[in-house]
Amino acid sequence: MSNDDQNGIDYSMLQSRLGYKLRRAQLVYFDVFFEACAQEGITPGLFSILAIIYHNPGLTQSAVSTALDVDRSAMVAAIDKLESMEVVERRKSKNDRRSYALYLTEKGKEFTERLNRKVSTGEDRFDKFMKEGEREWLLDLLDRIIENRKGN
Amino acid sequence: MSNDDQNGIDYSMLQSRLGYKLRRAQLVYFDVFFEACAQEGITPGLFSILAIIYHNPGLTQSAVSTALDVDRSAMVAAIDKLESMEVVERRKSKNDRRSYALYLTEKGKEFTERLNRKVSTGEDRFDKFMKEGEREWLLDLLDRIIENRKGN
DNA sequence: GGTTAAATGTTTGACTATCCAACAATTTAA
DNA sequence: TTAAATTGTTGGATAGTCAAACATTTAACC
Repeated sequence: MSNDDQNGIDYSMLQSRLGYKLRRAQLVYFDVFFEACAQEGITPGLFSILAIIYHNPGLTQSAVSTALDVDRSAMVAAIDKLESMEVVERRKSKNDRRSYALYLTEKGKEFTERLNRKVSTGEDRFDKFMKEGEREWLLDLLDRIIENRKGN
Repeated sequence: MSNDDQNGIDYSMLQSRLGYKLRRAQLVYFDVFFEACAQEGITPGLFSILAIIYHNPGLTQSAVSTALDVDRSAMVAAIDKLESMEVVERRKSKNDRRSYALYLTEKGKEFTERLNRKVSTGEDRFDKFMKEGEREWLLDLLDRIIENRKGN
């Protein structure tokens, strides 16, 4: 068996590195996303925010940031942009005057659904390289990795 | 079945998004790498460069950049740093006076091998969440995804 | 009830990664 | 021999991430 690619480069040391392979594969799916949503003016990060708010209306910015595991300071510009696109709106929370409750506008709901369909069909392109049930298996394995990141 | 995590957040729309899961899983392995190599003053990107040169001594900067699918302008600072760490050296190419041939120093070889062992054992931590043969299966599936990024 | 501690959104700055366009020197192709 | 392509490099633009600080507001506590 060979560790060379078509250019004759030996990848031995990276061949079994899951970190490297995951990164490369993630970049492939990033391209898929970009190809599907570039004209919508959206990024993967913004899509994940929309996806969270879609199923969890009324969440605060901090709640969304912890749900997606990003710093809450990064939410400011993101929500600003989504608000300028008129797909998300900040509503003043009644019981906590520090925070906002985030909601999708009607336009935002349709936008998110359309985006989800486009990304979904974009990802489907890779199903042909997977055997029966492999996609579900991959999702499950990735979940196991993600959930066990902290403890030993 | 529930799409909620422990915080009661509904992840429905991201639950089956391979792009999202791959990103999260990749971040987990990035942490593994960082935990294993932070004190060595190295990043995942620099490690991948060392890994390529280790098995392919004499490559030019451009060859390494195409092997790793990064812009060749990004190699300059990277090789500068690796040279300052005295693990890589640029040698003037005889047949092409434009380019350098890259080699690991003796220190660089030991450094790369030690790094590889540390990353490898770091990744082993996640084997306990995998069934027999799942790791090899995952690597194979990721390869299929990566190799088929371009064509349809 | 009054003081202390914590949370929220925000701004700012630093840092990194990535990409693209240019450029001089050099090699290759026509 | 002239034109086109390649190599390393620089600089600028962009985006993502992170930490520290701040005012406002809420929660905890004795």
